[in-house]
Amino acid sequence: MLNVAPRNPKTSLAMPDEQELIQQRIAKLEAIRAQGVNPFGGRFDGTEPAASLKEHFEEGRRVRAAGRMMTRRDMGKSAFAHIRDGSGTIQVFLQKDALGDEAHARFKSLVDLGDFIGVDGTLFTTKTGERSIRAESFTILAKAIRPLPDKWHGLTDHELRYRQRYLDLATNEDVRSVFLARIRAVREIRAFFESRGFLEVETPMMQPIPGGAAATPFVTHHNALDIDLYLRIAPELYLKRLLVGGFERVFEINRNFRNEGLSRKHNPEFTMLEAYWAYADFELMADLMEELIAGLAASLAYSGPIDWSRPWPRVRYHDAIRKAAGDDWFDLTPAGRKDRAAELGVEIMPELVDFEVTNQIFEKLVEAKTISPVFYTHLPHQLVPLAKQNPDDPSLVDVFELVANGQELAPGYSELNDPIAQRERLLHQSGGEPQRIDDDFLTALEHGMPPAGGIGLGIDRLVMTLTGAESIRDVIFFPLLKPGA
RNA sequence: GGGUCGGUAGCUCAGUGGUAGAGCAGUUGGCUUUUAACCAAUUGGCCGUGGGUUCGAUCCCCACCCGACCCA
Repeated sequence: MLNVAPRNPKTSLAMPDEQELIQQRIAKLEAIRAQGVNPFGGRFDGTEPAASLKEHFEEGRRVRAAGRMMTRRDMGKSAFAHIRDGSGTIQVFLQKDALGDEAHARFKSLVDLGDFIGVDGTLFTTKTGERSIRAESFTILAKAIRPLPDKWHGLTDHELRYRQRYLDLATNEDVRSVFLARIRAVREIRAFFESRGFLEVETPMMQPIPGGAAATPFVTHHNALDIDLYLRIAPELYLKRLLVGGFERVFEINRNFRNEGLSRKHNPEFTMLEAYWAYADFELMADLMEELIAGLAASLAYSGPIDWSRPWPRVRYHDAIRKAAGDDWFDLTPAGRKDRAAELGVEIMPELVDFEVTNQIFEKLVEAKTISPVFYTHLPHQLVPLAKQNPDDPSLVDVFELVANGQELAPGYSELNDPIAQRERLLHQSGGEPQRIDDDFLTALEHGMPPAGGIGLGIDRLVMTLTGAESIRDVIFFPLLKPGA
């Protein structure tokens, strides 16, 4: 007996009856071969997508289509089946008279749900009005030796959906459409920046010093150089080196890696857009984000609770805090602010310093309640060490945080280009640990970086927001899971 | 890391301290316009894993594994 690994990764041994289903299909496969037919066909040219066949329907037109057989209704000497391709599904009508006895028998007894087949035939409309193909012949393109999930319910078990995403995609149309939306969004973001003169660049994924954000990195090792390297937590410091080098408009869409826990909103690897624009500032970047994201919401036909219509409000951080926590918030003592936070039901860890207490108010009472997009601007400098200080109030930085759907979507800065101030702020941020400072980056700044606006946009969360997905796992093809038992 | 919930047939789900259930899929037979096709018959289970309690555990208890959600 031929052993095949178990379908269900929860179990370490194939269940006997699962083996039985597989063995039945292998037997059919061998029977097909015995008839001189290849159960794993090759090139099958000239097919037309199912959606196109239905859209450009013409009674009697000769057509060719291919796809996975998802349903079948067998009626003795005739049968109906739906095949699914990348565009959708179309029904095929197979009759004994048209196919011939041998092919009809082969279809009836040796072709299973889940198999890929190709069909040649003519378009016609059934009695119930469905545009279909009347098959003159069919070709077995790939035999599936394992059964598909339930044809009606699809695959619903979250764990199996993520571990065997191909089954999720093959059986759940709405899952597929979320990923198509993601793909389209990324394509439009590229086109948006390219049309405005930005160059798409690639910068190191493996960095000797992980900079540009505050996060725990993944560590790896380069054998030949015998050095540890870190998977990047952000591309920012390298993109700014490109500004120093004279690239005036650059962007990168690529993966970042952060060694954190998993949650509905966190996957250890996630996709980030960063863009830098020389001689611009955070306000021009805000204009850009508004145009980009409102455009995406329109082209993805967003429907949901978020009102994307422009212009989006721009609210100063301090004003938002006062509105949420009282006009006198900034007149209170630090201890008074902790008391006020408690009164407002915001939990404050005892070790938090004053600006962090205020930021808790921001996260819990402002950010979490912002559904339609708002730019919160002029954050305290401690929160953003890589941004330019405000000329009128050096305790603030010229930045925005774009919030929508109750979460941060994108930060934008007027980038700090004073190398001396930058060194001080990085030293302060790292608690004086010199090995964490990227001296090469500071050296680059010392050669002169043009003033610039920069943005970062988390692609996964953007797609979640635009599609209404409730978990980041629903917008990442293969989210990280613990290996199964 | 803590809490709550879940894991039973290939898939979707019921269920009970005393021989384990349905629908779909599969198998056999019937049916040449069906569409969750239909009709008849039928196969298929380490009830997540390991301990305990019990005459007897899928069910009760403990631990563990994996997942979902909430919290940190």
